[in-house]
Amino acid sequence: MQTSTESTVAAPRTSGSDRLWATTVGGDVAFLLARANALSLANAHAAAAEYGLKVRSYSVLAIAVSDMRPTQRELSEFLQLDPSQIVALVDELESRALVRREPDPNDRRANVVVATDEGRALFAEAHAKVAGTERTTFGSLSDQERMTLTSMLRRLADAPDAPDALPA
Amino acid sequence: MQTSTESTVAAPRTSGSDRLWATTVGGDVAFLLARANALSLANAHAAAAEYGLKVRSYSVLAIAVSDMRPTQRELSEFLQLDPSQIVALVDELESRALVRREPDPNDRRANVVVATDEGRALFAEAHAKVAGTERTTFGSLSDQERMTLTSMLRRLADAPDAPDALPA
DNA sequence: CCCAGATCGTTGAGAAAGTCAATAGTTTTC
DNA sequence: GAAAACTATTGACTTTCTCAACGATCTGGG
Repeated sequence: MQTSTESTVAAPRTSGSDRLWATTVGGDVAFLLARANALSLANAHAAAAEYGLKVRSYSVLAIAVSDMRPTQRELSEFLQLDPSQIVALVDELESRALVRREPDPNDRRANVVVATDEGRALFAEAHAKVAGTERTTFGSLSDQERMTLTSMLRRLADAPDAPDALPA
Repeated sequence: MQTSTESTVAAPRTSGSDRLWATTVGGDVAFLLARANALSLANAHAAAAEYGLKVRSYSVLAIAVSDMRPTQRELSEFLQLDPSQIVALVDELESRALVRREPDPNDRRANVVVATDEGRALFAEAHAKVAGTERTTFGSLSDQERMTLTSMLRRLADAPDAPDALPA
């Protein structure tokens, strides 16, 4: 979202479109959620980019580093991405020698993704930076609030899928 | 996200990849935020789709209906979309006679987007449905909590952009 | 007044991301 | 042991993103 080259500038002060906050969508929780996410994503992305990573690859690397030896299908499910995207992601990380594909001992169809030492080293650095931007993104919240937010978001994640047929 | 034809089923119970929640990203606020947003988006999208709208077009329509006569540039800025995407969005809505482009009296370069009567009628229906899914998405939160969430998210939205050079 | 520079909407091209079907190899189930 | 289900991969295709260019218009300075 806009690569702040140097002078972000001029004076877009109160952006000029702020009056639109008074609209229906402006008060919408879902809309706010999307905005906050976009912001958070942009910040994290900028940080990860310094290490040649996108948020996606960063996430995959993070999981690999955790030594849980996930299969690609597990990654696909957990990250909610199409299996083919996982292939591309792992391909890229593997080509940079940050992770390795190892055969799953329990299932010869499956690969298990593990981090290399380089991967761990890079992740350590990247993680510090990314965690830093988290403090930037959520800086306007107190620690207490951030915990509240986290717990609420986690509950949303666990919530049931749209039941699709609810009594009108 | 998966068109629940009929038997969504079998037993994906505890998805099988839930163990990955124990990873670094699993506890990440930003990650939870992304997930919650994806969920919210999927639900809203499903609802809007019943009226031939996507979340994007729904948003534009919502703003048009509000009678604030936004220019396309204002839409672009507020929705954080490239101007060319606004063109496409408005083109589509206009082709369905839901909105009209009117010349901005103050600036002959600019168009102002206004809703037609059909647009208003359709939005009224769509809005009801979409607001309904919001109750689904955020159903696991009490009204009190939802308000807290809203206020926190709004504060995040107002937060400053990444300052880009923070002491390492 | 007039010109330079910025701004608005539009178009078009190219990259990135998302979606989906098909396939080889492997496991599961009966 | 054969059929059905599953994993990773590939390829095609659509949608979305990002950016540069352009005509028309507005703004500010000389």
